[in-house]
Amino acid sequence: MDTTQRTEQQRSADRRRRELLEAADRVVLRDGPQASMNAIAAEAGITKPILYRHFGDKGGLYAALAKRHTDALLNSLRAALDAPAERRERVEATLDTYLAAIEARPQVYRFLMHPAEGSTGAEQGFDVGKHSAPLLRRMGEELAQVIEDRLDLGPNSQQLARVWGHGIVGMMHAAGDWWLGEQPCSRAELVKSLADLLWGRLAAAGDKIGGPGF
Amino acid sequence: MDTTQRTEQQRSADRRRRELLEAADRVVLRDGPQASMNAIAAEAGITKPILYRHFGDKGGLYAALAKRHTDALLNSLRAALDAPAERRERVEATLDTYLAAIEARPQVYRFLMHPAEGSTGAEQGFDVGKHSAPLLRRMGEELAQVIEDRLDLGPNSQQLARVWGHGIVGMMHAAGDWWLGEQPCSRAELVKSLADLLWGRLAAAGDKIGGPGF
DNA sequence: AGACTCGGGTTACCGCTAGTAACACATTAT
DNA sequence: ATAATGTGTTACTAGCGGTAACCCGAGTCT
Repeated sequence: MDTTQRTEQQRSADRRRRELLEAADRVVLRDGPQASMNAIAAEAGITKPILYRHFGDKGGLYAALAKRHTDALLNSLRAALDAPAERRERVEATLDTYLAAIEARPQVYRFLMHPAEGSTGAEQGFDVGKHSAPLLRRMGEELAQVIEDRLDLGPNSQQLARVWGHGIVGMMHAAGDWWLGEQPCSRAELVKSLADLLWGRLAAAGDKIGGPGF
Repeated sequence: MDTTQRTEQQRSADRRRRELLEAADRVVLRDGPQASMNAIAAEAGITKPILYRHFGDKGGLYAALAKRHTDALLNSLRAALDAPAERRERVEATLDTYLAAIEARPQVYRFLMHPAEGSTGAEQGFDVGKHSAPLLRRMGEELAQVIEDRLDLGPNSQQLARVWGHGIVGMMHAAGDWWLGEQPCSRAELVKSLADLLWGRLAAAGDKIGGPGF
C-alpha cells in the first residue's frame, strides 16, 4: 500500500463519484425531487449499497449534488455582482442571473429548494433545518458579506447586513418561485419591479385617494 | 333518510373531523413535520382508514390542518395591518406579528413551511408546487391585494403589487427562518432592520471607502 | 502453487411509510 | 325477521431508505 497505489484508488473512487453524481443529476432532472435512491442507482448501472458507500445516506448524496449546483450558481451570481457598472445595474443583473438560472432548469431548482425530506429519518440526528435549503442560507450569508464589505451602514453594520442579505435573498426566492409557477410577466419586468422595491419605491408611493394607505 | 337525520350525521362527522384535526395538531406540535398518519390516528384513538375516509390522503389532511393555522395567522396579520397608525408603524407591527407567531410555535411553523413531501407519492397527481407552501402564496396574494388597493403606484399597478407582495412576504419568511435558527438579535431589531430595508435604506447607503460599492 | 486478505459488487432482507381491501358490528328502515 | 347503511377494525400491498451478509476476482505472502 504505497502512495502510488493509494492515489490510484483515490482517483478511481473520485471518477466513480463523479459518474454517480452525473447519473443522479440526470435522474433528478427527469423525476424532480422525488428521485429515489433505487432510480439513481439503476441509472448509474449499479446497485444501492455502493451509493451508500460513497455518500453515506440520502442526505449526503443530496448535499453533494446540491453543492455542485449551488457552487455553479453562486459563481454566476458573484460574477454578475462584480461586473463593472452602476450599483443598481449590478443588482438588476444579479437578480436576472438568478431568475434565468431557475427558469432554465426548474427541475433542478425544485430539487434544491423543495427536497423531499426523508420519510423514515426519525432519529440519527438528521436535522431538517440544516439540509432543507442550504442554497438560500449560503446566498444569504454571501450577500450579507458583500453588503457589509462594500456599504457604509453606520453602527451595527454586521447585523444589519446579515438581516438584509437573508431578506433580499428571500425576496428574490419567493418572487422567483411565484413567477416561475405563473409566468405573469417577463423576466426583465420582474427584475425591474424587485429592484424598484429595494430602491424604496414602497416608502415613496403615495396613498390612494379615500383610504388610510397601507 | 330525511333531512333531520342527514344533518345529524353531518354534525357528527364535523365534530369528528374537528377532533381529528386537534389530535393531528397535537402530534404535529410534538413530532414536527415528520408526523405520520399512524401516529395521528393513534393520538386520536382510532385507526388509519378513518383518517383516510375524512381527508382522502395525507395531502388532504395537511391542507385542512394548514388552512386552520393559515387562517388564524392571516387574521392576525390583517388586524396588525389595519390598525390605526402610521404606515411604517403598521408595517413594523405586521412583521412583528408574523415573527412572534413563528417564534411562539416553531414546530407548527416547520410543518407549514417545510412539509415532508410524501415519499411514496409517485403518481395520482400530487403536485408539489400546489401544496408545498400555500401559506406563503396566500400571504403574498393578500399582501398584493392590500398594496394594490391602498397605494398609488401609477400604471401597471396590479403586476407591480403582486411582485411586491410575494417579494415582501419572501423577505419576511427567509429572514424569519434564518433568525429563528440562529437567534442573532431581538425580534424588535429584526423588525426594524427589515422595515429599514423596505424603506430604501439600501439605495440610500453610501459606498464604503476604497471599493466600488455593491 | 496455494492459502489469504481485501476492495467492489450483489442479493436479500429490515422497519418504516402511505394507502386500501375486506371483513365485523351495530343501528336503523322495510 | 331481514336488508341496508354507516362505523370501525384487521390485515394487507407496494415502495421507500438503509444494511447485513455473502461473493468474487486481483494482488500478496509463505
